[in-house]
Amino acid sequence: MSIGFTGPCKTGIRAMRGAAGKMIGIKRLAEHLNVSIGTVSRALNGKPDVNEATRKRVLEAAAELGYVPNQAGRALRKGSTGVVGFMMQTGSEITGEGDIFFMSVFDGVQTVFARHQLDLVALLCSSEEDPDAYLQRVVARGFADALIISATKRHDHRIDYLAEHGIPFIALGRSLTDAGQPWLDLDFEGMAETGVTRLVEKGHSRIGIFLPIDDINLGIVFLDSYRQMLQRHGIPFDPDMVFRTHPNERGGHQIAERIAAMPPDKRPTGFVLINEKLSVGLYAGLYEAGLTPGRDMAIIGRDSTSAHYLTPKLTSFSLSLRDLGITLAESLLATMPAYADQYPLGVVRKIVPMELVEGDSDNALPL
Amino acid sequence: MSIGFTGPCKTGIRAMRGAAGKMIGIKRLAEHLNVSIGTVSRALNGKPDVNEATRKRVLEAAAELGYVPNQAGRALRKGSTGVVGFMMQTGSEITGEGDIFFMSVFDGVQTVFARHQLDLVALLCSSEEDPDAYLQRVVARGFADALIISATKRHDHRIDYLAEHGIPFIALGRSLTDAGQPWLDLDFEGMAETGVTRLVEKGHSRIGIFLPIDDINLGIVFLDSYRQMLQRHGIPFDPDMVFRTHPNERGGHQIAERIAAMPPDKRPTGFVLINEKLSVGLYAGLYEAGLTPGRDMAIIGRDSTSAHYLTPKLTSFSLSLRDLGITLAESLLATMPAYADQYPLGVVRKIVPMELVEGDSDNALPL
DNA sequence: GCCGTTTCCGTAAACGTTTACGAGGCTATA
DNA sequence: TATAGCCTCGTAAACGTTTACGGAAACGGC
Repeated sequence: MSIGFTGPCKTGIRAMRGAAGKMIGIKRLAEHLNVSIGTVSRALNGKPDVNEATRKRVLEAAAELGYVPNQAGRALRKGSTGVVGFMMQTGSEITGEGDIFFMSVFDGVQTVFARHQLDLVALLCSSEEDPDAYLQRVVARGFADALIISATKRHDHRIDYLAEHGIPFIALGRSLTDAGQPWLDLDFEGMAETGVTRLVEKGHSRIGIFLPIDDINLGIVFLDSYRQMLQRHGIPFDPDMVFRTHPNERGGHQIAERIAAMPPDKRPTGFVLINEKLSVGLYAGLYEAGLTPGRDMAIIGRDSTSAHYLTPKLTSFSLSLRDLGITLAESLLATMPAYADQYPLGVVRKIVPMELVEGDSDNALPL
Repeated sequence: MSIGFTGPCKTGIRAMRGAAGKMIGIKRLAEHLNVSIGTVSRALNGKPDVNEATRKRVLEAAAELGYVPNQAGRALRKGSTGVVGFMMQTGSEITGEGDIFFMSVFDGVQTVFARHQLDLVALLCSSEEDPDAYLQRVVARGFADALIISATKRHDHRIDYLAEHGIPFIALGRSLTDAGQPWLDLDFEGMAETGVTRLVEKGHSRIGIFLPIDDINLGIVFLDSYRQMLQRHGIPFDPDMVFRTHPNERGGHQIAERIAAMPPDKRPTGFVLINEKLSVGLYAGLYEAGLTPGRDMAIIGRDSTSAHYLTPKLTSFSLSLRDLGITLAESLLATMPAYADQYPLGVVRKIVPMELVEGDSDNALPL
């Protein structure tokens, strides 16, 4: 581009190290200290074969001059980036998980990673790009050492790919593609058991549930458990009690509309909602249809920031998302040989329990 | 660690290129084609001095063998990463911006970046880490070529740092630290003008607003415009109408509690809420206090997924977050000389208008 | 005072890419 | 045919870091 200029094009951040001359590399740091770059590197990286006095000198100079190792150089040489990617798809209403959800999980992950100088970045896959292709691109480029994937589909090619290539990863959510890979998931079985039983004991027999319309693996195990619980309580399974939609507010609203359109004696009288956003839309839809949650319909949902402010108070399953993030991080590190000394090596496949917080939304009596 | 093993430690993704041998580099690609690596690189990067026949051969082989350029090597040599970071703080209830908010903005940014082979990652600053220090670390390490920062504080050191070091960036949100830097912000002045005028015309004179308790630069200009509008309508400014809290659901709830504790003739009779989450908590709090939004209190808020399902329907200011992301990306590229041919170079400082969507929440009449 | 050991540090190669430079072959013109 | 110019490609350096290796100095034991 620029005429008469030799060497790599310097724009953006590179300019800091180059023309602007602000940023300092290990080389300048070394000649400032009158030692070799090898010594500086060893001193900074805590290698044993360096005099404590010089190490101190190096560390002080590094701090003073604001030296920070260059990511590209380090990654190129070490073959690892020190970065873990959390893949998520942007613009996606389909995942149904909100950002407070992720932000809280992230925070938990970070607290663990901070102890190991690991950085967490969110790898944002555009809604216009194929997630599988995106993942492969990101992995091949060497963006991260390890990955956390969420919104797992029923058959998730990402899992195949990561397992096949030996990339450390953990999935937030189970998948049928699972052949011994690590995952963490919420206790949907427990939700079904506790939720359905609770409603049955209140006399309900027409208990509605939600099922995702997309291929994401949310609700498969829930459906199974739901059917088992019905069977245990001697209630026949009724396909009309299963509502397929997107797991978000709009989906909840649609469910309400569909319910309102059913003859009253065919409607579900209770609901166990697997997802945290559905209840918000369901409440609104019911009110619009002249039905009152907690009076005309018993609802058990999932806790979330916005669900927390529903009226009547939602009876919901709750868990600490921050703790979920911590467990997630620890489980991921357990798959990485480099951390075997601190996190016993092994494949973690854990179901995270949830706690039922009683509200007033499930007080409705069956017709 | 491993005894008798020379060369860099191979774990994680590096193992793919090394021991596992799955991943192919430019070297193997070159010897597979019987040409030099220089030619391969030129062919792939669309340089002119390469025979079209060989270029075709190279591209085909690259596609067939699944060659993807290594991020570290490329970044090291080019001095640019091809990555733009969107910095955000995890676990933060304080930013007040919700999930769908960012995911939608991200999606808009991506659509622009996709045209330029730019990748967007979210740089997640832990709530336990100082944002300024995090930013400097991330910049110095060379994580990204450019940055988008949000949740700008009133005096935001990040802006100083980025400007001082010549890093391309754009801020989502204004800041007083602003000395000619690019930013995008929502039209809070317009909100105040339209919102306050609307309530005044309905006869309200005690109009409440929210102000953030933290140092984030949300609401400063709003407060100014609010006071100007009061003055224009001949209404004296009443400090008791300004409610300081966190800009989230809980904050809205607290506002409701404070309102309920006020003597009825001192309460605000209308509210213009700058933030999208406040209304959710405010609604809930008002209901709990026996007050009905839209009947006992006129409310104008900001649109969001969850606010969309409030009853009565929230009269709100709305905008396309995806478009906001697109504008954000284009404005950022306009600050980068490398894209001067496509996005005319210049500092963009733009106020994004919002549209008032009428609901029923502002129908309440003043006492 | 010699030798073995330890401690510390400098040297240089390597990671995967991009790119300036130059060399060779070809075409075209004189 | 010689020369100038273009097209194509190979060579090698460079980016910033880590690390294996070897060497120098210091030290202790005989």
